[in-house]
Amino acid sequence: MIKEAFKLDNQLCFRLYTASRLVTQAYHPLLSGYGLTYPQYLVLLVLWEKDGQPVNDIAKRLFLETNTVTPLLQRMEKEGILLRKKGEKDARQMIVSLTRKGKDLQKKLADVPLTVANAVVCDSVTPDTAPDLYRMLDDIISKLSNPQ
Amino acid sequence: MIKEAFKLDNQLCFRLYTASRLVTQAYHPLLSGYGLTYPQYLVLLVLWEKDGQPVNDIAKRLFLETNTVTPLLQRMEKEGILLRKKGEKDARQMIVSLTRKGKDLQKKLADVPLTVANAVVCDSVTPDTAPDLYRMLDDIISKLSNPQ
DNA sequence: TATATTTGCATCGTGAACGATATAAAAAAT
DNA sequence: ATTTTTTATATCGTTCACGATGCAAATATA
Repeated sequence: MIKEAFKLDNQLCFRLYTASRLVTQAYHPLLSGYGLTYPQYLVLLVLWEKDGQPVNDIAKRLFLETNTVTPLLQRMEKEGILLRKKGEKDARQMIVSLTRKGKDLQKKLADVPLTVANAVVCDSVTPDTAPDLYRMLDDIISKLSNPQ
Repeated sequence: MIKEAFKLDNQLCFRLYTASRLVTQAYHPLLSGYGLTYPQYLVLLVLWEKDGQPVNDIAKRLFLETNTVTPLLQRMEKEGILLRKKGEKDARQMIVSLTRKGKDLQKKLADVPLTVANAVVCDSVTPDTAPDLYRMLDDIISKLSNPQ
């Protein structure tokens, strides 16, 4: 007999992993028309909030390492969505800023958040209960992202 | 001013994506000593529940496509964790079964579930509240994985 | 000021994910 | 019994994630 703890149905991480992949897939048809992937969309969200950030700030905001973000930004630069240029007061930094094209994408993607929200709404996840879910996920993220 | 819906802090998917990555990272030190990745660990969970399954059943159980699972299984076969052999009554199927090594890993990984659970427990996620979180994630998974 | 350490970013290698496509076997339709 | 369609798996190409490592600029220390 298999131990209870080993049952897939008892695993939180598996649920997070699966839900994350499936919700990301829900973004796909909304983004692919603009040549965007979901991680690239996240970069846009960060830059729409505050344009002209160094790579490190973007990475930290997304809880990613720079070795993940750098190639992502390079691909987006090649697509003409953003620009990367050396920092003036600190030559180690690469300051990332949106091009016209990158800024214009915000209007074009205006209904993405609501569309995905509607696709996800279900019995136990509604505008009322979502904050509870957010709080739990934020707590997990906070606990695991802060050293010790 | 940025629209509220575009704020990263309002996005469910970003939380799922981040929480999933961070919890998966929590597995890493527990698995890497045995040469396992988290997705490979998931395959083991599936096969420990029921040995000798075709690729398709494993994929469905994990909500993955066979083009993700096949290379995963091939790598695990190369590591001597499992065997793949053509189905006898249906020659299209590949039946995946654990080797001695794959079966023995279950004992060696016996304390992984509890270790990770302890790493994740926080104010809003406890043995008491976890079922609420499970229900919400299961609902999202159910809604997004069922056609329509 | 010379040296050591830290920081910011990049490169490299490996293993997922996943869309698109291919191939052979089985099942269904004609 | 052919032909068509479906099913099960595999291959290919691209884009993440991420550990390990490298390098140059900035900072701290001697």
